[in-house]
Amino acid sequence: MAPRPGLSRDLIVKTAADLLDEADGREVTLGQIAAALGVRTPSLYNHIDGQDDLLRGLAVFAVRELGARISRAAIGRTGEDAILAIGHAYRQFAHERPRLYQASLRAPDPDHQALIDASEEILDVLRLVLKPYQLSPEDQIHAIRGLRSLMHGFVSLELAGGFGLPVDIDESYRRLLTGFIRGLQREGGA
Amino acid sequence: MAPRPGLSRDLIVKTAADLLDEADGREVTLGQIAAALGVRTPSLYNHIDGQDDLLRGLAVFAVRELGARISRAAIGRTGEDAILAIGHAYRQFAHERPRLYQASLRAPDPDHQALIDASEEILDVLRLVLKPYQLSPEDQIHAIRGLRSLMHGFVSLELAGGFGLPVDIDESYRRLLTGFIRGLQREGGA
DNA sequence: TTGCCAAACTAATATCATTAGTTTATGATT
DNA sequence: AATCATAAACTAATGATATTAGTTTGGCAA
Repeated sequence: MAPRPGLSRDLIVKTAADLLDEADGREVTLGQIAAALGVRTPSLYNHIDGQDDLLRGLAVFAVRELGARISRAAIGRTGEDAILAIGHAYRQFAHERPRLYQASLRAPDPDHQALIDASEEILDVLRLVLKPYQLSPEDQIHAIRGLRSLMHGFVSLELAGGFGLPVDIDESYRRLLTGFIRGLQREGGA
Repeated sequence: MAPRPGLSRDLIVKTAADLLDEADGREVTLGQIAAALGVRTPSLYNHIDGQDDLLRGLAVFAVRELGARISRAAIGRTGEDAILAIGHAYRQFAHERPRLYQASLRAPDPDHQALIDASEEILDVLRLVLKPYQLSPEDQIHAIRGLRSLMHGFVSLELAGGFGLPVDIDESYRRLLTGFIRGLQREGGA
């Protein structure tokens, strides 16, 4: 039922993701992906529906990887400890695979179900670590938005070269996170 | 000394910026810019040095516009009031011109002097509104990085469609900012 | 063994950015 | 006022890329 099982959507996306952070150019081309797979460019179209579809796939791939990492980081930790660990894992992922990290937000269609599903794992983890602060359902949503904004904004500016001055960047990030956490403690009960 | 004064680097950049947020495609092409200026594509090369140079120009243009807006917003205000006004202006700019806002961080060369100069105006404003909190020079840098991260992270996720739930987004942003400000008050003296 | 069908291929097209080389308008010079 | 030099705009050509059309082929099912 599956002749010539060389290619598949997942393999193409994974190959593209691998190329993403080694390629020198601004974009990974379908030609590069095909070459890495030992195949001609049009063959990719049997499995993906053009560039936009590839971008969607990459976004899902990236969000899954990010989710896996922060889940792992949170294991066995609670409260401030857990949030800092997640923040660290988040930033580390962005450092290790900057282009893949950026791809996580470059999906042409953010409402695509697969992407929403993948994001759900991240949200689950965040909800879990916020539990001790006993926020109301609405406060929890505000807090999650805030935490994601912090992490994304910081690493995003950092990757864009936005922090020029010779002052410890790790320390800036640590302060940003701890400041946010203290704000939670004030707000909730913990 | 300047024959046929039709085109100029500034005009090209401005035209590109205008096209940015009306174009439907993913990118603004040199052909679209040339057409909008009533000129053939290669003519642009007399004034800009290819796409990368255009991106640099767009980044500078965007940062200047952003800087002008937040400066204006801060006039006549101090402390929490000023910071909230800046945050509002920042987010409003991103809403009004989302692609131009994104271009402010897409420069191929973040160390380019013109871009650094343009960013300096933003930093000046932020330094000014943080003055009442009497932070040490180093604390001030951490605070500026934090504030920029907050604002950029939030609007960036918002633009990417990252906030799905039907909970008031304005409120999330307001809380994020006020939480940060309260952290400053704890840290500094004010 | 045969036939079907998806998967991979070749060939062709359209859109871009970019470079080379030509023409021309305009300010400067005689 | 006439001419010249030069930068600005042009046409033409090239190379890279995504995408589509149409052909070939390999592997599973009957």
